[in-house]
Amino acid sequence: MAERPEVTNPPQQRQSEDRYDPQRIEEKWHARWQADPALFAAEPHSSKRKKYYVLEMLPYPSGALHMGHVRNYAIGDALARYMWMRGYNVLHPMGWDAFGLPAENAAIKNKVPPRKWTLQNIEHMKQQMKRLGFAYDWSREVTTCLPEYYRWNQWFFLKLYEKGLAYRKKSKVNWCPECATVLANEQVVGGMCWRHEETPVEQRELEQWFVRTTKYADELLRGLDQLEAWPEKVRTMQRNWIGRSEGALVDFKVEGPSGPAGDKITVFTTRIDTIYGATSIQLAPEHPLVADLVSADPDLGAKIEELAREQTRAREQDVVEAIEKHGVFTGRHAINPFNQEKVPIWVANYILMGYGTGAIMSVPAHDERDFEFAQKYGLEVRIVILPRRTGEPATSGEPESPMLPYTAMDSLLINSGEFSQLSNEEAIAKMTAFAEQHGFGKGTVTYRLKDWGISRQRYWGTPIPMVYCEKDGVVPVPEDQLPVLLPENVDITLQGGSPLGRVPEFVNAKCPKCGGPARRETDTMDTFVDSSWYFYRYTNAQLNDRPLDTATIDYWFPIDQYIGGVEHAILHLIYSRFWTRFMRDQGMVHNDEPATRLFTQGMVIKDGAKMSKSKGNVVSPDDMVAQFGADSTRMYSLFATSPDRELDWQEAGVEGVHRFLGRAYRFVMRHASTARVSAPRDGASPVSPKARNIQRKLHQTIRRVTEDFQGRWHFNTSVAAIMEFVNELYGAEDEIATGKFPPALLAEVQHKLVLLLAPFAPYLAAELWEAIGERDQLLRYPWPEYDPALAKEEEITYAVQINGKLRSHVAVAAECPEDTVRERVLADEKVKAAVEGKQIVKVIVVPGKLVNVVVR
RNA sequence: GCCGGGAUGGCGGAACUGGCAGACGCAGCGGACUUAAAAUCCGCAGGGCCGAAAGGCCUGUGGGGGUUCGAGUCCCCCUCUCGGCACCA
Repeated sequence: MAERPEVTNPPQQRQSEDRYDPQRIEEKWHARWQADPALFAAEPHSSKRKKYYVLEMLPYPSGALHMGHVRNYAIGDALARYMWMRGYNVLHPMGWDAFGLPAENAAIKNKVPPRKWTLQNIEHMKQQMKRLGFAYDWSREVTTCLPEYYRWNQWFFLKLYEKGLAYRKKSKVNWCPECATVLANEQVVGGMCWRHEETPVEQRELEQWFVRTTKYADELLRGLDQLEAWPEKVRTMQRNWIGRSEGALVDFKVEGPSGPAGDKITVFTTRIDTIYGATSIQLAPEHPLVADLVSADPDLGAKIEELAREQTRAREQDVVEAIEKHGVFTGRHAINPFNQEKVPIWVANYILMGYGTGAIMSVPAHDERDFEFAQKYGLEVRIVILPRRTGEPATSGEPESPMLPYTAMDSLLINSGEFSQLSNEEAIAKMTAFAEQHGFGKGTVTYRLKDWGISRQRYWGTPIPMVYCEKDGVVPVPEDQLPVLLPENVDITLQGGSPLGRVPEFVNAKCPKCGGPARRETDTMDTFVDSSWYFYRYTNAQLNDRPLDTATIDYWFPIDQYIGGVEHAILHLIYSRFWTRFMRDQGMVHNDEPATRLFTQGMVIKDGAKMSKSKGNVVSPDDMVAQFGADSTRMYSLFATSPDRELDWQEAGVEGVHRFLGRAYRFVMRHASTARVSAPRDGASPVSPKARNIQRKLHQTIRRVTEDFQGRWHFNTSVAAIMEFVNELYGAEDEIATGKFPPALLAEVQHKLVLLLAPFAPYLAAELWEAIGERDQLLRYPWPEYDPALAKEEEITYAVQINGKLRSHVAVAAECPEDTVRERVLADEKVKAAVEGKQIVKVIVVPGKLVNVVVR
């Protein structure tokens, strides 16, 4: 660094140096940063630098940022700035998840078109983000409600359709009467709508578009094992959601006359080894065979309808507890193919049509639910497995009567024909093979994960690019006719049916095949489609002939660090992982997963409750910025606790950070002229013990902050470390004032302090950087290195314990060998007094820390 | 019920692989500066007991046991709390 001529401050500026005035500083730099959009822009993918892609989940433009956003972005921004200073080519983009129902609700309430409402909100929130000083590359901004973006949703949809991964199906779907639209399974929470916690979801039969997420079920599951840098919690949640279970399908022949639904019942079981204990078949009330079986008896039909209603009610209960089990005997029987035994066929309210085949074999002795049911209705309980006693030959020993139901897998089969005496694992394998050989069953894998229903009967979303022709049926809109534009000036109500259906100009279309009259699809896509691939678009947001460029993506992907709320652990993150795999199989990308590292930050709460308008405990970021400045607001959100934990917002805490930034500001400003004239020399030899302390503390602080970035991300301790350092600097003011303190060291301290502050308090750092005479871009300036030798203590104070109780302290030179430490400790007056007349059993020396003298 | 977090001063939280519990900040108390206040700067501070003080002793990380020279940290049992899942055969 070259020496710089001293610049004398004009008097009016001098006055402002005493007081830390965030408004003045932040407005000044805000204006400068706005004038230079290239400042936070990523270099093109031809860059020779190593890339780093840090991404925060894009917000829904609801109107204004809340503290949860601020926290999320403060974490990402600190990381982005740190990585810039580490020399990486950083991609740090931002965008808007701009389609969705709130815009329609606002339209109804305030008579503002959704588009206008959304774009206004975006404008406002973007200004908030800029005012908070987040360093985004706005040239890559993505807004999902604009045709430039959503046309590619349509394009992807056509590709999915082409590959058979998008299909249309009439099915029972989740319907929220409040939203007046269909919901995906992932959007139903405990039987309630995810947006209306009070509103039970109804089941409706509708023609819907589905995306075949189940095609990748197994890969999505296995992929989780590789995602070691994802929170275990998220991985577990996804595993449970995908819900893979291995088992077998077994056909039971129905005795007597058969109807249109066939003459057999296929059950799914994970415990084929217990099939000799099956004493009934249980069907879901909605099972297709039920109608056939009970057609003769209207009484039965009514009872079964009641069972179906009980299931629906159970789903609607908000205290989610299993309902009481009920069932009805159909009067019919089926044949167990293993032992040719006749078993009664029942219909029960605890059997779900949506899982497996909607039919089970009931084995009361070895299944909790079947046991409970059998007890109630007096069905036979037959034991076919027994606990295997350790060390005992499999064949001997009298059968110990197990506690029923006995479900463990550590047992042996009995009463199971040729399979008796096998272990569970062996039996499952052999019996599955047996069923396959004889053509009445096979091994199979079942998932809880269902295909993704993406049709929404709403206006404000991506139109599904399909038309229905009387002659040609379902016809996709050709690629070159995209986008299918979302019409404006649409009458939006929440009274049933897609609003687009009421726009004749939209609905009436020409069939792309025959040119004849056709009707357009009037449903729109679930907005989770938009967010399933937006992060790819950032790499090349301006492309207008393709959704993305593979070579660019190869450079930037996978995302190095993705940061967002845990509430997206299932929906968004499973869909994104699915989408990535689809794209990979089309050769569009070469990565399997979208993001290598995921971080889920904790919620922001206030007074022990989640911030919400209804509770009236919302703290507005704007108010905080106006009172304390953006730097203090951001830094507090990092300082209050570690980023993964819940954050209890305390305004006094923001004030405390504000005070600290003032201290840092005043220290640097007070000695800015020294920094400007003295070339800082790294590792300049200090002349006083105090100066040496400062130097050591400087290097220790750099180490602590750097390690927090590299490791645990406990930025609360990083900030604490910088605070300690500044406190230490105030302790050296006397020497600085008297000129005892080496100016070169002071200059070094000031430079590095500013660099350490840069990721957390970017405005203040920029101001101070300029004040100490630097003109280089702070963000491109290398992050300070620490010197372990300079960070090292010369003298160590050992804690001395007698029998584990702290009794004294003994200071020795750091290099002091263990034996000498021991001698010095035993020579200590307090130690001598404490061991007086006792026998020293042993002396434990923990190098650098503590000595424990054990006496008797 | 199952899975996963968490419980540390008046408050938010530190203590990373077992090694001085309470870093840092807030609130509090005392002092300096000031005509005064604010701001700022300096200092004290887990609780209890003894002492004029220096200091000393006891006690303390949700509860109960254990391992260890030594436990907030490891093991067993329990309580409370926050999330997620929940008749998935």
